[in-house]
Amino acid sequence: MVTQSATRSRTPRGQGRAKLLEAAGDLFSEQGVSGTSLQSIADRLGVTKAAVYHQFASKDEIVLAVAEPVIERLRQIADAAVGYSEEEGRAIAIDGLVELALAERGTAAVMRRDPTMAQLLDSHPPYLEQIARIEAALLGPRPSSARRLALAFAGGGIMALGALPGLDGPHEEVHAGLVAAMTRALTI
Amino acid sequence: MVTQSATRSRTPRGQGRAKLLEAAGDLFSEQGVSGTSLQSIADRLGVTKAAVYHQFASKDEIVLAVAEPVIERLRQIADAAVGYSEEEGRAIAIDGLVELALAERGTAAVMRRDPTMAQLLDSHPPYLEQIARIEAALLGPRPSSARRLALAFAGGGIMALGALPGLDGPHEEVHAGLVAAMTRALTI
DNA sequence: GTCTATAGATAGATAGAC
DNA sequence: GTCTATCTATCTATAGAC
Repeated sequence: MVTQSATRSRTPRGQGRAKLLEAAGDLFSEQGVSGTSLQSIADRLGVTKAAVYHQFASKDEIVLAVAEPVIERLRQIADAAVGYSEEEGRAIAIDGLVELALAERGTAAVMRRDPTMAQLLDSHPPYLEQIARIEAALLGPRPSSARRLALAFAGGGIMALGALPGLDGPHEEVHAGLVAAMTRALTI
Repeated sequence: MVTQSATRSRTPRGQGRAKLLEAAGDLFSEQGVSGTSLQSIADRLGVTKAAVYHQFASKDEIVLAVAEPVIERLRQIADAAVGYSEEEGRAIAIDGLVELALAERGTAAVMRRDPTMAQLLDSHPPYLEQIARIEAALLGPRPSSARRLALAFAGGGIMALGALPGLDGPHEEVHAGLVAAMTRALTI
Protein backbone atom coordinates (compact mmCIF):
# COMPACT_ATOMS: atom_id res chain seq x y z
CA MET A 1 0.00 0.00 0.00
CA VAL A 2 2.75 2.44 -0.80
CA THR A 3 1.85 5.83 -2.21
CA GLN A 4 3.27 6.40 -5.68
CA SER A 5 6.33 8.54 -5.12
CA ALA A 6 5.37 11.93 -6.49
CA THR A 7 2.61 11.52 -9.00
CA ARG A 8 -1.10 11.04 -8.63
CA SER A 9 -1.75 9.45 -12.00
CA ARG A 10 -4.11 6.46 -11.92
CA THR A 11 -1.87 4.47 -14.21
CA PRO A 12 1.69 5.24 -13.14
CA ARG A 13 4.05 6.36 -15.83
CA GLY A 14 5.32 3.54 -17.96
CA GLN A 15 3.03 0.99 -16.44
CA GLY A 16 0.80 0.92 -19.48
CA ARG A 17 3.89 0.25 -21.53
CA ALA A 18 5.02 -2.50 -19.19
CA LYS A 19 1.63 -4.20 -19.25
CA LEU A 20 1.60 -3.99 -23.02
CA LEU A 21 5.02 -5.60 -23.28
CA GLU A 22 4.00 -8.35 -20.91
CA ALA A 23 0.91 -9.12 -22.96
CA ALA A 24 2.85 -8.97 -26.21
CA GLY A 25 5.59 -11.23 -24.85
CA ASP A 26 3.07 -13.81 -23.71
CA LEU A 27 1.31 -13.81 -27.06
CA PHE A 28 4.59 -13.99 -28.96
CA SER A 29 5.61 -17.10 -27.08
CA GLU A 30 2.18 -18.69 -27.51
CA GLN A 31 1.63 -17.91 -31.16
CA GLY A 32 4.87 -16.55 -32.52
CA VAL A 33 5.50 -13.00 -33.62
CA SER A 34 3.96 -13.37 -37.07
CA GLY A 35 1.00 -15.15 -35.56
CA THR A 36 0.30 -12.30 -33.17
CA SER A 37 -1.62 -9.29 -34.43
CA LEU A 38 -1.66 -5.89 -32.82
CA GLN A 39 -5.39 -6.43 -32.54
CA SER A 40 -4.88 -9.49 -30.35
CA ILE A 41 -2.47 -7.57 -28.14
CA ALA A 42 -5.01 -4.79 -27.79
CA ASP A 43 -7.75 -7.31 -27.05
CA ARG A 44 -5.77 -8.89 -24.25
CA LEU A 45 -5.32 -5.46 -22.69
CA GLY A 46 -8.93 -4.50 -23.25
CA VAL A 47 -8.06 -1.52 -25.42
CA THR A 48 -8.09 -0.71 -29.12
CA LYS A 49 -5.29 -0.95 -31.63
CA ALA A 50 -4.98 2.82 -31.66
CA ALA A 51 -4.10 2.76 -27.97
CA VAL A 52 -1.30 0.34 -28.75
CA TYR A 53 -0.02 2.61 -31.49
CA HIS A 54 0.06 5.46 -29.02
CA GLN A 55 2.86 3.70 -27.15
CA PHE A 56 4.75 2.13 -30.03
CA ALA A 57 5.17 3.35 -33.57
CA SER A 58 5.24 -0.11 -35.14
CA LYS A 59 5.06 -3.80 -34.44
CA ASP A 60 8.83 -4.12 -34.87
CA GLU A 61 9.29 -1.61 -32.09
CA ILE A 62 7.21 -3.79 -29.80
CA VAL A 63 9.16 -6.88 -30.75
CA LEU A 64 12.48 -5.24 -29.94
CA ALA A 65 11.12 -3.79 -26.72
CA VAL A 66 10.05 -7.26 -25.63
CA ALA A 67 13.56 -8.54 -26.25
CA GLU A 68 15.31 -5.67 -24.52
CA PRO A 69 15.18 -6.89 -20.90
CA VAL A 70 16.62 -10.21 -22.00
CA ILE A 71 19.42 -8.45 -23.86
CA GLU A 72 20.14 -6.47 -20.71
CA ARG A 73 20.41 -9.67 -18.72
CA LEU A 74 22.71 -11.12 -21.34
CA ARG A 75 24.91 -8.09 -20.87
CA GLN A 76 25.01 -8.66 -17.12
CA ILE A 77 25.93 -12.29 -17.64
CA ALA A 78 28.73 -11.36 -20.02
CA ASP A 79 29.97 -8.72 -17.59
CA ALA A 80 29.93 -11.17 -14.70
CA ALA A 81 32.05 -13.71 -16.57
CA VAL A 82 34.86 -11.26 -17.24
CA GLY A 83 38.08 -11.39 -15.26
CA TYR A 84 37.90 -14.97 -14.14
CA SER A 85 39.78 -18.02 -15.24
CA GLU A 86 38.44 -19.78 -18.31
CA GLU A 87 36.86 -22.46 -16.19
CA GLU A 88 35.28 -20.09 -13.68
CA GLY A 89 34.06 -17.74 -16.38
CA ARG A 90 32.35 -20.62 -18.13
CA ALA A 91 30.63 -21.74 -14.95
CA ILE A 92 29.39 -18.21 -14.32
CA ALA A 93 28.05 -17.89 -17.84
CA ILE A 94 26.28 -21.24 -17.66
CA ASP A 95 24.70 -20.39 -14.34
CA GLY A 96 23.56 -17.01 -15.64
CA LEU A 97 22.08 -18.45 -18.81
CA VAL A 98 20.16 -21.10 -16.93
CA GLU A 99 18.81 -18.50 -14.54
CA LEU A 100 17.84 -16.29 -17.47
CA ALA A 101 16.20 -19.13 -19.36
CA LEU A 102 14.10 -19.96 -16.32
CA ALA A 103 13.21 -16.38 -15.45
CA GLU A 104 12.37 -15.15 -18.92
CA ARG A 105 11.25 -18.50 -20.20
CA GLY A 106 8.90 -17.51 -22.96
CA THR A 107 10.81 -14.52 -24.25
CA ALA A 108 14.15 -16.29 -24.29
CA ALA A 109 12.62 -19.09 -26.34
CA VAL A 110 10.98 -16.69 -28.76
CA MET A 111 14.25 -14.84 -29.26
CA ARG A 112 16.02 -18.02 -30.14
CA ARG A 113 13.45 -19.67 -32.35
CA ASP A 114 11.04 -17.17 -33.86
CA PRO A 115 12.04 -16.27 -37.43
CA THR A 116 10.67 -12.74 -37.27
CA MET A 117 12.36 -12.06 -33.97
CA ALA A 118 15.58 -13.66 -35.17
CA GLN A 119 15.68 -11.51 -38.27
CA LEU A 120 15.21 -8.37 -36.22
CA LEU A 121 17.87 -9.37 -33.71
CA ASP A 122 20.28 -10.26 -36.50
CA SER A 123 20.51 -6.58 -37.32
CA HIS A 124 20.44 -5.42 -33.72
CA PRO A 125 24.05 -4.84 -32.62
CA PRO A 126 23.39 -4.77 -28.86
CA TYR A 127 22.09 -8.32 -29.03
CA LEU A 128 24.83 -9.60 -31.30
CA GLU A 129 27.45 -8.08 -29.08
CA GLN A 130 26.28 -9.79 -25.90
CA ILE A 131 25.83 -13.11 -27.63
CA ALA A 132 29.37 -12.90 -28.96
CA ARG A 133 30.77 -12.10 -25.53
CA ILE A 134 28.94 -14.96 -23.87
CA GLU A 135 29.91 -17.41 -26.58
CA ALA A 136 33.52 -16.37 -26.14
CA ALA A 137 33.26 -17.04 -22.41
CA LEU A 138 31.74 -20.46 -23.04
CA LEU A 139 34.10 -21.49 -25.82
CA GLY A 140 37.42 -20.14 -24.70
CA PRO A 141 40.19 -19.19 -27.14
CA ARG A 142 40.58 -21.05 -30.44
CA PRO A 143 37.71 -23.48 -29.95
CA SER A 144 37.66 -26.72 -31.88
CA SER A 145 34.79 -27.26 -34.31
CA ALA A 146 33.52 -30.04 -32.04
CA ARG A 147 33.35 -27.52 -29.26
CA ARG A 148 31.46 -25.02 -31.37
CA LEU A 149 29.06 -27.73 -32.37
CA ALA A 150 28.49 -28.60 -28.73
CA LEU A 151 27.75 -24.97 -27.98
CA ALA A 152 25.18 -24.74 -30.77
CA PHE A 153 23.57 -27.86 -29.34
CA ALA A 154 23.61 -26.59 -25.77
CA GLY A 155 22.41 -23.14 -26.74
CA GLY A 156 19.45 -24.60 -28.52
CA GLY A 157 18.73 -26.86 -25.59
CA ILE A 158 18.75 -24.25 -22.90
CA MET A 159 16.73 -21.69 -24.79
CA ALA A 160 14.21 -24.18 -26.15
CA LEU A 161 12.87 -24.81 -22.68
CA GLY A 162 10.27 -22.11 -22.98
CA ALA A 163 8.36 -24.38 -25.30
CA LEU A 164 7.89 -26.86 -22.51
CA PRO A 165 4.77 -26.97 -20.39
CA GLY A 166 5.56 -27.70 -16.78
CA LEU A 167 9.23 -28.33 -16.23
CA ASP A 168 8.23 -29.98 -13.01
CA GLY A 169 10.13 -29.87 -9.80
CA PRO A 170 11.25 -27.07 -7.49
CA HIS A 171 13.22 -24.23 -9.00
CA GLU A 172 16.47 -25.18 -7.27
CA GLU A 173 16.29 -28.67 -8.62
CA VAL A 174 15.47 -27.62 -12.17
CA HIS A 175 18.22 -25.03 -12.09
CA ALA A 176 20.78 -27.54 -10.89
CA GLY A 177 19.65 -30.09 -13.44
CA LEU A 178 20.00 -27.65 -16.30
CA VAL A 179 23.39 -26.40 -15.16
CA ALA A 180 24.53 -30.00 -15.03
CA ALA A 181 23.12 -30.81 -18.46
CA MET A 182 24.69 -27.76 -20.00
CA THR A 183 28.03 -28.38 -18.33
CA ARG A 184 28.04 -31.97 -19.54
CA ALA A 185 27.17 -30.85 -23.06
CA LEU A 186 30.05 -28.38 -23.11
CA THR A 187 32.63 -30.56 -21.38
CA ILE A 188 34.62 -31.78 -24.34
CA MET B 1 17.03 -40.07 -69.25
CA VAL B 2 14.62 -42.79 -68.18
CA THR B 3 11.18 -42.89 -69.75
CA GLN B 4 8.44 -42.37 -67.17
CA SER B 5 7.06 -45.82 -66.53
CA ALA B 6 3.64 -45.81 -68.15
CA THR B 7 2.48 -42.24 -68.47
CA ARG B 8 3.34 -39.52 -70.91
CA SER B 9 2.48 -36.61 -68.68
CA ARG B 10 5.00 -33.76 -68.79
CA THR B 11 4.92 -33.35 -65.03
CA PRO B 12 4.94 -36.85 -63.60
CA ARG B 13 2.21 -37.66 -61.16
CA GLY B 14 2.77 -36.22 -57.74
CA GLN B 15 5.80 -34.24 -58.77
CA GLY B 16 3.90 -30.99 -58.64
CA ARG B 17 2.85 -31.90 -55.17
CA ALA B 18 6.39 -32.76 -54.16
CA LYS B 19 7.78 -29.52 -55.52
CA LEU B 20 5.09 -27.61 -53.70
CA LEU B 21 5.93 -29.29 -50.41
CA GLU B 22 9.60 -28.60 -50.89
CA ALA B 23 8.96 -24.92 -51.52
CA ALA B 24 6.55 -24.72 -48.59
CA GLY B 25 8.99 -26.47 -46.28
CA ASP B 26 11.78 -24.10 -47.21
CA LEU B 27 9.61 -21.06 -46.66
CA PHE B 28 8.31 -22.38 -43.36
CA SER B 29 11.79 -22.77 -42.02
CA GLU B 30 12.85 -19.36 -43.28
CA GLN B 31 9.84 -17.37 -42.17
CA GLY B 32 7.78 -19.64 -39.98
CA VAL B 33 4.37 -21.04 -40.84
CA SER B 34 2.40 -17.95 -39.88
CA GLY B 35 4.87 -15.79 -41.76
CA THR B 36 4.42 -17.75 -44.97
CA SER B 37 1.43 -16.99 -47.17
CA LEU B 38 0.04 -19.27 -49.83
CA GLN B 39 0.83 -16.45 -52.22
CA SER B 40 4.53 -16.64 -51.41
CA ILE B 41 4.49 -20.40 -51.93
CA ALA B 42 2.79 -19.91 -55.29
CA ASP B 43 5.28 -17.19 -56.21
CA ARG B 44 8.24 -19.44 -55.51
CA LEU B 45 6.73 -22.06 -57.79
CA GLY B 46 5.83 -19.51 -60.44
CA VAL B 47 2.13 -20.31 -60.31
CA THR B 48 -0.96 -18.70 -58.83
CA LYS B 49 -2.60 -19.32 -55.50
CA ALA B 50 -5.44 -21.16 -57.20
CA ALA B 51 -2.95 -23.72 -58.50
CA VAL B 52 -1.84 -24.32 -54.94
CA TYR B 53 -5.42 -24.80 -53.82
CA HIS B 54 -5.84 -27.36 -56.54
CA GLN B 55 -3.42 -29.65 -54.70
CA PHE B 56 -4.31 -28.88 -51.11
CA ALA B 57 -7.60 -27.87 -49.62
CA SER B 58 -6.12 -25.61 -46.97
CA LYS B 59 -2.92 -24.26 -45.52
CA ASP B 60 -3.16 -26.65 -42.57
CA GLU B 61 -3.15 -29.53 -45.01
CA ILE B 62 0.10 -28.26 -46.49
CA VAL B 63 1.63 -27.88 -43.06
CA LEU B 64 0.80 -31.43 -42.09
CA ALA B 65 1.98 -32.77 -45.45
CA VAL B 66 5.32 -31.04 -44.92
CA ALA B 67 5.67 -32.73 -41.54
CA GLU B 68 4.65 -36.15 -42.75
CA PRO B 69 8.00 -37.45 -44.08
CA VAL B 70 9.62 -36.50 -40.79
CA ILE B 71 6.93 -38.33 -38.85
CA GLU B 72 7.57 -41.37 -41.03
CA ARG B 73 11.27 -41.21 -40.19
CA LEU B 74 10.43 -40.89 -36.53
CA ARG B 75 8.41 -44.08 -36.86
CA GLN B 76 11.37 -45.86 -38.43
CA ILE B 77 13.62 -44.69 -35.64
CA ALA B 78 11.19 -45.89 -33.00
CA ASP B 79 10.85 -49.24 -34.80
CA ALA B 80 14.59 -49.64 -35.03
CA ALA B 81 15.09 -49.12 -31.31
CA VAL B 82 12.67 -51.88 -30.32
CA GLY B 83 13.96 -55.22 -29.10
CA TYR B 84 17.35 -54.15 -27.93
CA SER B 85 18.74 -53.62 -24.47
CA GLU B 86 18.01 -50.28 -22.89
CA GLU B 87 21.51 -49.09 -23.64
CA GLU B 88 21.56 -50.27 -27.26
CA GLY B 89 18.07 -48.97 -27.93
CA ARG B 90 19.09 -45.56 -26.69
CA ALA B 91 22.16 -45.47 -28.90
CA ILE B 92 20.05 -46.42 -31.91
CA ALA B 93 17.50 -43.72 -31.17
CA ILE B 94 20.18 -41.08 -30.71
CA ASP B 95 21.88 -42.03 -33.94
CA GLY B 96 18.59 -41.96 -35.83
CA LEU B 97 17.56 -38.60 -34.42
CA VAL B 98 20.88 -37.02 -35.31
CA GLU B 99 20.66 -38.40 -38.82
CA LEU B 100 17.10 -37.11 -39.12
CA ALA B 101 17.99 -33.69 -37.76
CA LEU B 102 20.78 -33.40 -40.33
CA ALA B 103 18.79 -34.75 -43.26
CA GLU B 104 15.55 -32.84 -42.67
CA ARG B 105 17.20 -29.91 -41.02
CA GLY B 106 14.72 -27.17 -41.74
CA THR B 107 11.56 -29.18 -41.33
CA ALA B 108 12.67 -30.85 -38.12
CA ALA B 109 13.43 -27.45 -36.64
CA VAL B 110 10.10 -26.02 -37.74
CA MET B 111 8.24 -28.94 -36.23
CA ARG B 112 9.91 -28.42 -32.92
CA ARG B 113 9.76 -24.67 -32.65
CA ASP B 114 7.01 -23.20 -34.79
CA PRO B 115 3.90 -22.44 -32.72
CA THR B 116 1.46 -23.05 -35.58
CA MET B 117 3.10 -26.32 -36.51
CA ALA B 118 3.32 -27.36 -32.88
CA GLN B 119 -0.38 -26.74 -32.33
CA LEU B 120 -1.28 -28.82 -35.35
CA LEU B 121 1.01 -31.66 -34.32
CA ASP B 122 -0.34 -31.57 -30.79
CA SER B 123 -3.61 -32.90 -32.13
CA HIS B 124 -2.02 -35.24 -34.65
CA PRO B 125 -1.89 -38.72 -33.07
CA PRO B 126 0.64 -40.23 -35.51
CA TYR B 127 3.20 -37.64 -34.43
CA LEU B 128 2.46 -37.90 -30.73
CA GLU B 129 2.72 -41.64 -30.89
CA GLN B 130 6.18 -41.72 -32.44
CA ILE B 131 7.48 -39.03 -30.12
CA ALA B 132 6.25 -41.02 -27.15
CA ARG B 133 7.92 -44.18 -28.39
CA ILE B 134 11.24 -42.47 -28.98
CA GLU B 135 11.14 -40.71 -25.65
CA ALA B 136 10.50 -44.02 -23.98
CA ALA B 137 13.53 -45.51 -25.72
CA LEU B 138 15.68 -42.58 -24.64
CA LEU B 139 14.45 -42.42 -21.07
CA GLY B 140 14.03 -46.03 -20.09
CA PRO B 141 11.53 -47.19 -17.46
CA ARG B 142 10.65 -44.95 -14.51
CA PRO B 143 12.94 -42.06 -15.45
CA SER B 144 14.00 -39.61 -12.78
CA SER B 145 12.92 -36.01 -13.17
CA ALA B 146 16.56 -35.08 -13.76
CA ARG B 147 16.59 -37.49 -16.64
CA ARG B 148 13.42 -36.08 -18.14
CA LEU B 149 14.88 -32.62 -17.82
CA ALA B 150 18.01 -33.75 -19.63
CA LEU B 151 15.89 -35.14 -22.43
CA ALA B 152 13.99 -31.88 -22.84
CA PHE B 153 17.32 -30.12 -23.03
CA ALA B 154 18.79 -32.56 -25.52
CA GLY B 155 15.65 -32.65 -27.64
CA GLY B 156 15.70 -28.90 -27.95
CA GLY B 157 19.38 -28.95 -28.76
CA ILE B 158 19.25 -31.50 -31.52
CA MET B 159 16.20 -30.10 -33.25
CA ALA B 160 17.26 -26.49 -32.93
CA LEU B 161 20.12 -27.08 -35.31
CA GLY B 162 18.05 -26.18 -38.34
CA ALA B 163 18.21 -22.57 -37.26
CA LEU B 164 21.97 -22.61 -37.69
CA PRO B 165 23.61 -21.40 -40.87
CA GLY B 166 26.59 -23.52 -41.81
CA LEU B 167 27.22 -26.25 -39.28
CA ASP B 168 30.68 -26.48 -40.74
CA GLY B 169 32.69 -29.62 -41.17
CA PRO B 170 32.14 -32.86 -43.08
CA HIS B 171 28.93 -34.75 -42.46
CA GLU B 172 30.62 -37.63 -40.66
CA GLU B 173 32.29 -35.28 -38.25
CA VAL B 174 29.15 -33.28 -37.53
CA HIS B 175 27.17 -36.46 -37.07
CA ALA B 176 29.68 -37.88 -34.63
CA GLY B 177 29.89 -34.61 -32.75
CA LEU B 178 26.14 -34.43 -32.31
CA VAL B 179 25.83 -38.04 -31.25
CA ALA B 180 28.51 -37.40 -28.68
CA ALA B 181 26.84 -34.21 -27.44
CA MET B 182 23.49 -35.88 -27.17
CA THR B 183 24.88 -38.94 -25.44
CA ARG B 184 26.70 -36.76 -22.93
CA ALA B 185 23.55 -34.76 -22.28
CA LEU B 186 21.55 -37.91 -21.60
CA THR B 187 24.18 -39.75 -19.60
CA ILE B 188 23.00 -39.15 -16.09
C1' DG C 1 -3.64 -28.34 -63.93
C1' DT C 2 -3.60 -23.56 -64.38
C1' DC C 3 -5.81 -19.32 -64.94
C1' DT C 4 -8.79 -14.68 -63.77
C1' DA C 5 -11.66 -12.74 -60.62
C1' DT C 6 -13.47 -12.01 -56.39
C1' DA C 7 -15.39 -12.70 -51.81
C1' DG C 8 -14.89 -11.75 -46.94
C1' DA C 9 -11.88 -11.15 -43.19
C1' DT C 10 -8.00 -9.25 -41.15
C1' DA C 11 -3.39 -7.21 -41.30
C1' DG C 12 -0.46 -2.88 -40.08
C1' DA C 13 -0.91 1.81 -39.79
C1' DT C 14 -2.89 6.85 -39.65
C1' DA C 15 -6.08 10.98 -38.70
C1' DG C 16 -8.27 13.45 -35.64
C1' DA C 17 -11.91 13.96 -31.80
C1' DC C 18 -12.30 13.74 -26.78
C1' DG D 1 -4.21 7.95 -23.12
C1' DT D 2 -8.06 6.18 -25.36
C1' DC D 3 -11.48 6.39 -28.73
C1' DT D 4 -14.03 5.98 -33.72
C1' DA D 5 -13.27 5.75 -38.28
C1' DT D 6 -10.77 4.74 -42.12
C1' DC D 7 -6.93 3.60 -45.50
C1' DT D 8 -4.47 0.30 -48.10
C1' DA D 9 -2.56 -4.08 -48.50
C1' DT D 10 -2.74 -8.74 -47.76
C1' DC D 11 -4.69 -12.96 -46.05
C1' DT D 12 -7.25 -17.61 -46.78
C1' DA D 13 -10.42 -19.48 -49.66
C1' DT D 14 -13.90 -20.20 -53.56
C1' DA D 15 -16.17 -20.01 -58.29
C1' DG D 16 -15.86 -20.93 -62.73
C1' DA D 17 -13.50 -20.43 -67.50
C1' DC D 18 -9.86 -22.56 -70.38
